Amino acid sequence: MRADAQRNATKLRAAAAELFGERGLQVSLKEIARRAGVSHGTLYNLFGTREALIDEVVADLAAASLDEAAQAALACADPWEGFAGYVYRVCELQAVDPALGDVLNRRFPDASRLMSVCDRTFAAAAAIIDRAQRAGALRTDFTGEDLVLFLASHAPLARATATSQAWRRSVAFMLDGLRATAAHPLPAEPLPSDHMNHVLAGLTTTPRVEYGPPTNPNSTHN
Amino acid sequence: MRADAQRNATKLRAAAAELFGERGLQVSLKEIARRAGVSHGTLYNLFGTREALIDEVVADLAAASLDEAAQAALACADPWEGFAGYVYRVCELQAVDPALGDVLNRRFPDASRLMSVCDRTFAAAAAIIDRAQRAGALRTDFTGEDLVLFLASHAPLARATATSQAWRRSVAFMLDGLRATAAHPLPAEPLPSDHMNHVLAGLTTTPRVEYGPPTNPNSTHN
DNA sequence: AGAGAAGTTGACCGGGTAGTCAACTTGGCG
DNA sequence: CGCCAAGTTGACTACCCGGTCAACTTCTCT
Repeated sequence: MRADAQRNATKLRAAAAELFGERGLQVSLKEIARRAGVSHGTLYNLFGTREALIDEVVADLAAASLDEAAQAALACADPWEGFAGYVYRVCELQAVDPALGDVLNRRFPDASRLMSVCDRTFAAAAAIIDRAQRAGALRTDFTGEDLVLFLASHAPLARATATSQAWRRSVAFMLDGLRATAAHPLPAEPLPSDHMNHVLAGLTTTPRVEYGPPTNPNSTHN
Repeated sequence: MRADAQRNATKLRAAAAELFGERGLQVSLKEIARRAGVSHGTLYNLFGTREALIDEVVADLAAASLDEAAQAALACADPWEGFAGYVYRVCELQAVDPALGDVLNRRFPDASRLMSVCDRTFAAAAAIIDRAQRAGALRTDFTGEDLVLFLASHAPLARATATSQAWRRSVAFMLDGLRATAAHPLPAEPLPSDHMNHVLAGLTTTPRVEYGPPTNPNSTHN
């Protein structure tokens, strides 16, 4: 890669990081190019697709935040405090950084590094849940899928109430309902994990006729 | 109004009701006109703005559903069951009818009848909450604003999991946390009610630079 | 320095949205 | 039955979006 291309890629990554952090992962690619001060053609030339750009820009940051949160949760002496703190921490990340909110809400199947971050996070969450359940603190009918759905549906609220922190109340209510001592029988089965992707996709996008990419016949990329 | 105009208005109302119910209140006006089999110019001529159309088409239906739910809640002998049933019922309405979900999420300040439905619903919810709190069943630190935020942020989940009804679990967890017996101290103050509109606006729309209508210099309407 | 490869650019395509308005059609009254 | 106001139409403006590519510039190697 030529030196000027390298420079442009850096500028684009920086602009993307800024805009993703300000407005989420759905910002227009042309706007990213505009902010970076290069033509949008260059963006397409260097990254090919939005997902490739997201993967390069967001994956590491997301991994760092989420892994650290999981780490802290498991390191916590009290399994319930670990679990509760984890939920608060993740919601806080979503409130502060729209990009991170989108990582857990939207699906980016072609962003392989990001997807592995998601998988790792899901596994960590399962471990945190399991630990709290074994300690008898967390109700045993709560599943990892329930947590993912809660976090995903809660992200927009966290973002919208970031300054007032009103989202903390909502999390607190939910957590009070998740203690083993508060448990009452549940009215429905957990979401089958193979439905998760479909549901998450439907959470953020308004489904048109079915669900498919908007009209992307072929791409040169790279 | 001439007979043919009357007929077209009826067709447009019907088409709007269909599409609002299928895909929510943000469907393109041209698409509504297309389904009604008239030119979009006619839609603008007869209704002027999207909000006017929404107000005519959705207000009554929303009022009927929401009032009936509130009615049933207050008629319930057990105040807690009334409250819990109300939450389930409203979420069910949101799951089944995207238009109704949008009524509680989005803001339509120019749809006066709809706004009055919202006001009435909020008042009814406050009464339902109050009754359950006086009975000692619902925790006293739960406010009407908390309920509105919960319902608003929960609507997309309800819609996305309408078939599996997985949203019922999420509601159940929350309700278990709302019982007076489950209450633990809250980590944040309730959202000031004058912030509600701003927060609700931010919940569904991705804020650009500030918050304002997208570029609507002037309109002839009616 | 020169030439060829690598990279950049912005006009352009096809699609979408909201909204306007001159030219046309039609309902319905006298 | 004829006329005219009322109503309808679709081309038009002005914006977005993602994506492509021929023509141009610039880097870098010999």
